[in-house]
Amino acid sequence: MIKITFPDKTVREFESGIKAIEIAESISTSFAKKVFSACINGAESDLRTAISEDSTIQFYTFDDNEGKDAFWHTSSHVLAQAVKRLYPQAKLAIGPAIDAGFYYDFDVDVTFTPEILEQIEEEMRKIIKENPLIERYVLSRKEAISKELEAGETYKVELINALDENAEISFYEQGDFFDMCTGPHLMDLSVIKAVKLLSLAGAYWRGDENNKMLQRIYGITFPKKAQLEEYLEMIEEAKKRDHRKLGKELDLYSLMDEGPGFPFFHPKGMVIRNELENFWREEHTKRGYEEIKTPIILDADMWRRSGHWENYKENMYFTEIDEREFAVKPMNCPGGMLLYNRTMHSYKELPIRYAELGIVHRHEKSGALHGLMRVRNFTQDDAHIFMSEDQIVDEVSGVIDFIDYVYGIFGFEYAMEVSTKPEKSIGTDEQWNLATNALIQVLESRGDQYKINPGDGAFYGPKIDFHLKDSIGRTWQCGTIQLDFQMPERFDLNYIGSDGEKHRPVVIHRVIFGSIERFIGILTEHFAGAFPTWLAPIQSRIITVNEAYSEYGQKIMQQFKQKGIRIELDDRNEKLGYKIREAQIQKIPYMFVIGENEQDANQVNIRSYREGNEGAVDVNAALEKLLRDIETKRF
RNA sequence: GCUGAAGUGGCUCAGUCGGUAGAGCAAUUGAUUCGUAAUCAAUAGGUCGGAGGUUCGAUUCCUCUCUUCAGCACCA
Repeated sequence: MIKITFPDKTVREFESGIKAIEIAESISTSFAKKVFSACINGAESDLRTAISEDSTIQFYTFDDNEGKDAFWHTSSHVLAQAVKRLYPQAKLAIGPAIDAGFYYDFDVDVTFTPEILEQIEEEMRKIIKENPLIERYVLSRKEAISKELEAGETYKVELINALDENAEISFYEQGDFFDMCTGPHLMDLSVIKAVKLLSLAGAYWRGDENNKMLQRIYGITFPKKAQLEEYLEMIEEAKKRDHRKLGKELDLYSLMDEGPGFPFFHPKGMVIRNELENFWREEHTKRGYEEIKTPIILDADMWRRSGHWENYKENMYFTEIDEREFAVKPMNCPGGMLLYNRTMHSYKELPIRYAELGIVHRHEKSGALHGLMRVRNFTQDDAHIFMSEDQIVDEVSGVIDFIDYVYGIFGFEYAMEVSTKPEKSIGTDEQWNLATNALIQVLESRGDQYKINPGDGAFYGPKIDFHLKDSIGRTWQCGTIQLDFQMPERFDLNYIGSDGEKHRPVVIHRVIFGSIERFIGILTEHFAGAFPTWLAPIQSRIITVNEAYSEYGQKIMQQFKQKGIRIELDDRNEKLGYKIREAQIQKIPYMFVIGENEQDANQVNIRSYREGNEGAVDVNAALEKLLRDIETKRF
């Protein structure tokens, strides 16, 4: 028997094996029937998904995470079933639901092509149409292994072997296909109304690069066709926002074959960069930071002392001259340490906050490179705070406030994660606990939301990471606050306490933008290339109606330039519409159209990128409007 | 690094089942003087990513290599 709890709390029992559609037909309560039918048919109701778990059926909506998870996980079974029908020799690995959709990994002797993908998709639709009865049963570990062995599913056997001795494994069977799955699971495939296989990729078995690479198929399904269309449109929109595309179109930055992972900044990209750096400097000065600059190349022995050589030598660039080995810095910290150590410090000087826009080089693996988001040469907006232990809480909290302020300027949402001790690390457990607890304590006392990310800390200490979301929902780690007891030890840093004795300072390593390059990439996507006025490479363009007003345009341009506005004059012999179109494509925040009317009244006609034609105003009023925009960093 | 795909004028792309390539936009020049997202015309621009091989002949076929893209793995 299966027990069904309806959304109106009524409970009824049915013979196991009954089809969802038959249940719907046998329900007497009109409300329950209505809701249940809606689930089955994927109709108006929010409750589109009926899922069987154990012998109880529970209702989820596609909008809650569990419902979505079940929906996509079941879809992955349909994908696997389709592949097994077309390629019976294919071995199944794993097929989970992910943030958007699902995937399944296969080990097959044929290489999947886009054409094959279409055939598989077609087969999936066929299976959904057949709507086989979905049954759930539980096997012991031993039974499960023999079942999978019999089916030749060696990957599944490996998975089961890794489970607990007494584990009970639930299986879901749909027609000629079965697969293990903890559930919940759809009990009726007919709710799947839209199917799309999205891409093909290679993926290592169990995520280990020493293992065989399997073929992964990504897909997505929805209870409504319109949702699929919406989703595909969203992907299209995200593509339009891609910083690599916009970087090229807006002439901001580029990558060349001559320098893989070494970005070139064009004059316009450089404007954005400089504005960000100016802002950065101002804000650091306000908060008691002092700016430093340390060398890009330092003696290789120093990198052995810092521990970087041992942990990251395969990702570092080296050079030798006069029979002396040097390393190109992959981080700024040792330079900061050396600078701290040039002189004796008193507890009265602490905290000392050294900020550095440091250029670092890391030999990222070729496949990791991604536009400006992952490069081999980038600038960290670094800072090292040297302090006594009793200053940890205040300083960490101050940095969190700082980061929150900066992200707020751009309107970014972010999430915080505390990363704990990794496998490769230096220092004692005691020090790690002390440092990790200090970070958690700060977050707790502030009442901030955070997640623990076990084993993801730096080799010298735990950290709080700040993750920003980009336009297609990918998150990028930008800010980080790392608490370090190790470098002070390795570099023998000291300060003299009030007791006249030497003490070991604690160091905070932190970045806000993370990498300036990456941050610009994220900003480009976030604003879809339409930067707020203070960042816009060209802030305004004067457009003449015809050549008769060039002189007037020149006059206004000079006036704006005097105030530091980045302004251009387009007095080309072209139609107004043509010139506006060009300015619009270049996403210039303000256009000032001038013709006879404006010249006579000493006005400009403002057209903004976002709002369109805003009408004529006095030249001075337009100038003030722009200055106000820049001042407030409004967008 | 791994699996798969792709590299053709500044950009977006077409094309050649092997006979050294085209379009649109951009650029340049000329005409047009036209008030809120494309005026018309002409001109110029490419040894088809690079190296090697097969061939009478390679941008096209083969091998290697570089770069990019989608993932995976990695990310101090």
